Amino acid sequence: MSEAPGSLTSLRSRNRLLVVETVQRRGRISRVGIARATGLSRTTVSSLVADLLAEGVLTEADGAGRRASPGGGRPATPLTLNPEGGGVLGVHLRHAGIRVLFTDLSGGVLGERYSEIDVDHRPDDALAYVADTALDLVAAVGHDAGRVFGMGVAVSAPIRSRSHTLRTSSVLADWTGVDIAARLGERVGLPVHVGNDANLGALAEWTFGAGQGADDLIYVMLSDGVGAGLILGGELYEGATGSAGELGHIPVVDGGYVCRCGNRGCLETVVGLRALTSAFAHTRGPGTTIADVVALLAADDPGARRVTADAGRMIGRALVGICAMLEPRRVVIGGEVAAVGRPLMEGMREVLARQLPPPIGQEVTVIAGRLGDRAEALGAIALATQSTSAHLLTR
Amino acid sequence: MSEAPGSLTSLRSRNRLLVVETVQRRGRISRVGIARATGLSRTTVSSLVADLLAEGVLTEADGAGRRASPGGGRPATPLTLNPEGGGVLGVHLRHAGIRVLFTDLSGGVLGERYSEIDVDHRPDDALAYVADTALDLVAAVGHDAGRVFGMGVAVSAPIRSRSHTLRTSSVLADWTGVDIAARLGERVGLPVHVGNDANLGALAEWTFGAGQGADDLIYVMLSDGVGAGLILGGELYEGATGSAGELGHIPVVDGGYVCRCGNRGCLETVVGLRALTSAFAHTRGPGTTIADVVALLAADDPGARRVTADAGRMIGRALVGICAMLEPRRVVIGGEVAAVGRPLMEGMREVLARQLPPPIGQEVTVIAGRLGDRAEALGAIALATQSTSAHLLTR
DNA sequence: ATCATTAATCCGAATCTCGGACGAACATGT
DNA sequence: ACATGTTCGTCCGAGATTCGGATTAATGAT
Repeated sequence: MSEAPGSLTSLRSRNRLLVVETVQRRGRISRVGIARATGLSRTTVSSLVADLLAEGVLTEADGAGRRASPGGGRPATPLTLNPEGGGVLGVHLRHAGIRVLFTDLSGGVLGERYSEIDVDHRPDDALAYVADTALDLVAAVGHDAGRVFGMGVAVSAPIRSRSHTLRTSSVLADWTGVDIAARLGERVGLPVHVGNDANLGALAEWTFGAGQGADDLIYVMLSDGVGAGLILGGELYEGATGSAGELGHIPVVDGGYVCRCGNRGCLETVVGLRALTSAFAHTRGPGTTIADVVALLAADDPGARRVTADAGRMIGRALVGICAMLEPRRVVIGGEVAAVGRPLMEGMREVLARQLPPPIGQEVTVIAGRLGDRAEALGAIALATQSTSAHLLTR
Repeated sequence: MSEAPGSLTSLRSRNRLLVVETVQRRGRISRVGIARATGLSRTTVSSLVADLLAEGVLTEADGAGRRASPGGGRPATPLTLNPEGGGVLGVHLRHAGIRVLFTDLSGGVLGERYSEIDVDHRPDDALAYVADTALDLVAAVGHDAGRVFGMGVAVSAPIRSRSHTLRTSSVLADWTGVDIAARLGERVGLPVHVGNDANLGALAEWTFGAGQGADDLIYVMLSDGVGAGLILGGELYEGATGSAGELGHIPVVDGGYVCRCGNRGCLETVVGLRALTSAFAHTRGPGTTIADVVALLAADDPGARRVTADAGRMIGRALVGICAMLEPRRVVIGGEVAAVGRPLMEGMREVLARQLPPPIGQEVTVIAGRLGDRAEALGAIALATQSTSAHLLTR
């Protein structure tokens, strides 16, 4: 399966992957365009593209909006990823429920399922559900089961990308030590790749969403907890053991509330889902949900505005140091809480603009994610696509 | 000079570099050993080694302590980097002075010069001094000028590694826009590579010093200002424009002193060289130097101990967020102020242990750098060696 | 002295990329 | 309508590189 690291064939593999990624990113690009973008020769690109066409990974799109060059010349043949070329499965396992997504190679959604299954306990049940649903979904959309390239799984827990085994985690306690990739791989008969959900959210927004083109970005996932994913230098950065991105446990309030991590005043204690909604306990009752807050914001309620802006400022405080050190191009906000968007981001921008050293402060853009609830599952798909491109596609 | 990215020759280059790095790391390793370590075939390794021997980069060491296999067999020929194979020049440009270092390929120091020239103004003079001193130094140690592979330069300013041109900087104001690499390259007739000094300090400690083996580390440079360099995922991370690592301008004191960056309460305002020594203005007079503080510490002076421990705590505060996000293996302390070592690091450890979320808190080690004053210049040498391995050595 | 064992080299085969030549497809100007 | 210029894509041969197996070298054990 794996190739000799320095071999001739490995070179071709890398070049193949280069071509596929280029098409993925640019969409509708000609052979010559690929050659220019990659630095490979036309000949080589042609040869690689020929293979990829034969295997059904790419297609020649019809020459609808072709021409551009003023002086004429033979029109380019636009290439795209073949929508029917193959599908990829993406799964997001959260404590609140399970999302299973089925897309083509370019991230176009072919089918989706969501279920509010209790994931926390009973890993076996959850995995069984995922496997069944995935296979069912593929069949339901009438896709050839033989042309599914792989599956990616996003999990709300630190994960070692080597072993695919979950680390001890307070989020999904009963999952400690479970080898998700192996167990699922067995059931669905596909290569399975597992990653942390915040990291994969970052990967998704970078590949398909609001982070396109920004080679250094921070994805902030606001949900029950607060997580973050990092794209650094055009690569997903997971840290040595997969625990990178613990944004939620940065202390921001001296002597604040006790957090589930054992420390005090963590960001999570002041901007988590619960912290946000509980601010309305006095006025709107204890049952306030995030949807209620969104509604209040839409009605321009000053209290709601204040609370979310304050949350934004807190996030900003936690991010200042990181932005100073990493100098990211963009900060992308995702997760359910992202729905309270505008005032939250304004609070963040305010703090970042004021507290970052001048050159950096002007370079960081704070924007909302574009993929919504699906971000993490789409990231799992991006992961599977990448890994699969490197393996299966390769021969 | 530069090679096509996906070409056959580029593959060989990569393999060459692989071999050189393997020898650099393992020292005294046979061809077969390299093959096993790299995954390349014996044949390929032999061929690459033959080239490298011919070029004088490697040497066959004498077979002193050879044999190991019990059943006999032809003894392996140990290979090492050729100490006389070539030299590399490293320069550190700080406002306080200029250091020029000359080493062999494995970082062994062959010669050194230091001068307290005023670098801030008159870039021309400084560059002339560097060029003259460098050439002089090579001659003084009797090294063949033809076998100097390159020069690296560490500068106390943000720098775009592409353009080699300095960005606007409050540190070396008159240097804005100066193309150091081109100007020096012209004078010394060598390929010159330029980088930020904190970044290169990180590279140095990672390659030669206290950070060996830690693929994710943060190097903290304590000097007039406070800078940091990052090694992430086994690579130097410089950020998009070279401004990454602005540790000194992370706000740590609400409403603190005004910093030269324009904000208030930056880390630099409380742990910079001046901030540290000025704490002794009342007791020891305004002329207190860092050396005095070191002496006080050696004498176990409680005030000095307190001041440096407090500084350590402040640094810890600035680092908590970053460690939570990046999960580094090690934090290495360098720069002149590192001499006040122990209490400072204890202050840092205290804060980090207490404020980091549990799994990460236990994984981060805080240690002193091992390269002292030379770290940044040695990093420049590592940079030049790397870049040179990829270019010059390559053909 | 001979055998077994490991190291390094030699040789032919296979793979891969590249540059130049060539044909294809289109726009423009006469 | 036709020639011309331009860009796109393919074909072909040359050159570079890696690999596996056979061969030679060097040593310990029997």
